Amino acid sequence: MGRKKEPLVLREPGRAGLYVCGVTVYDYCHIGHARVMVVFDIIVRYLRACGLEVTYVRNFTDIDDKIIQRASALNIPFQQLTEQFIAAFHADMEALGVGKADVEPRATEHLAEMQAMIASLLAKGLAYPGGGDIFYAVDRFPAYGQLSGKNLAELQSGSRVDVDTHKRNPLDFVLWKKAKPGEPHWPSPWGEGRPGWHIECSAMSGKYLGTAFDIHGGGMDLLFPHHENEIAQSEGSTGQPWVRYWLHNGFVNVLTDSGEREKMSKSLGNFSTIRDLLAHYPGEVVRLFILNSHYRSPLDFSTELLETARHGMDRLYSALAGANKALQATAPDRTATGETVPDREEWGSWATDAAHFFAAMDDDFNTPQAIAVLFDIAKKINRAIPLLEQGQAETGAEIQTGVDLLRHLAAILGLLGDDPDHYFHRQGEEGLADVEIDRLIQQRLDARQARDFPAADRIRQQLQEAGITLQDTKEGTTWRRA
RNA sequence: GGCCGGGUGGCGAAGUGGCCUAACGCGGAGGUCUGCAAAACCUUUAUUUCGUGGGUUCAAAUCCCACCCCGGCCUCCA
Repeated sequence: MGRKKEPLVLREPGRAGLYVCGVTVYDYCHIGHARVMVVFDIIVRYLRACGLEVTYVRNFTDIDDKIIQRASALNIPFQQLTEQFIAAFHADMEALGVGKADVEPRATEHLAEMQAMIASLLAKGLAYPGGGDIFYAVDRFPAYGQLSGKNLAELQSGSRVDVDTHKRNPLDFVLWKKAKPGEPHWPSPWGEGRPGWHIECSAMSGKYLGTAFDIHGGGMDLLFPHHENEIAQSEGSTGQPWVRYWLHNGFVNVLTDSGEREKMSKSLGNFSTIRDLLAHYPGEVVRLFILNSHYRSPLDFSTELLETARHGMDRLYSALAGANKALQATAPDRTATGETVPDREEWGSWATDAAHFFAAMDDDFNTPQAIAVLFDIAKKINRAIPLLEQGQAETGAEIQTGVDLLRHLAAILGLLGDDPDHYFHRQGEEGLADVEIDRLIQQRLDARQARDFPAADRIRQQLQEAGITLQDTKEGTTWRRA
């Protein structure tokens, strides 16, 4: 609320309640949505990794103007539209490694809670009817504007709000909308209609998390008016403080053809959908790209930067692959699968790395710094591998611990969840089949054994053009997809 | 116009009073390894420098003031 970093003090020690404004389900999600979801996904993961019991609530807005508009354009019931895009959302999130929330409430399933809140606001004189709608009277709520650092006078002077003749104040917002002919509608004490947008988050967060819950998150653009309005509704109706900490993530910008920078948004039509991206990049690469910037900073999106993230991801997996190979060759009894979480007591020489990681995450979820630690560990593993191969058997245990720790820490960020071989051999929608690659590699091997290097290099070149990079090692030739 | 963010190397991005002669990644250069590569490792890539100009301080990328640029919010938007 103070718009600055503060130590996290929970309502109840050991338990955290978190609500994040989800998406309006009328279209596919874009990178901007991916950012919020990934950011709060790691916040939840980290709080849990710190031993907190977290209740994570993330809603679906499944009724609003755009949904109605889209459904009527497609001439389908709005429920069919929203079901379709809720399913798409879940598929996208799974591909990004974003876990499900504990509760994923839908607006249309909480009409009763919303109506109860509206009734309470009416009873307290904080809301009024006008033209069949119910409005919130912002000037009856003294704290209005506190979250966004605005005051009513300033807001009004610069207001772009179209004057609604039924509103007493142009900043008043609708709680209940009277149904227009042909629109979906529900019964209410104020006539057939549907809820305004802001009321759903107040009603649903209150229902599942109670008052004065710990953390409320969402995109920067929701700070005003959405979150300001939520506060007005919730605190106005309950008379209780509502949220302890607000977290807002920064925006994703895109560079236009003319080099201008602007925010990615549905209304500007300049977005890339998550599924378009995932056709070309593993979900973890998209995560790395997002988490390599602090969650509050603006983030510029471009395919070049995504490519950079992919190279970084390759580096991390490369260390895992190298460690696995070295351990298998020299100490087959060791398994560096990352399935075992090393005990803190066994971190040994890795303890300072782990400490750096947790210190970074403790400081307002500084994922760029935490990721730097991941790369530090990868480098140390890579350095240790030749020592093991030269016969220093004791480094085997150290490498194994390093790998286990690397995967353990990366998992908190939702990274390195894949098997390295699988990661490098992942199949795109086009490209050569694995058997074909193996056949060409064998051909090249024959040529090399005949010392026909020009022929061998031609085959390697052919594979390279197909996006396959070869690596010759003492144990044989391995390959990676670019 | 009001209110918020932000401007750090070729690029991305941490760092918000001394550990910064600025983390980490990508990219570049040279080297080791290799038939040649790839990956990895080593060295190197901001040393009159952290948008510009002033100021405070023993000490500033970090605090203060002014200015210049960029983005966002003030209407639906993550």
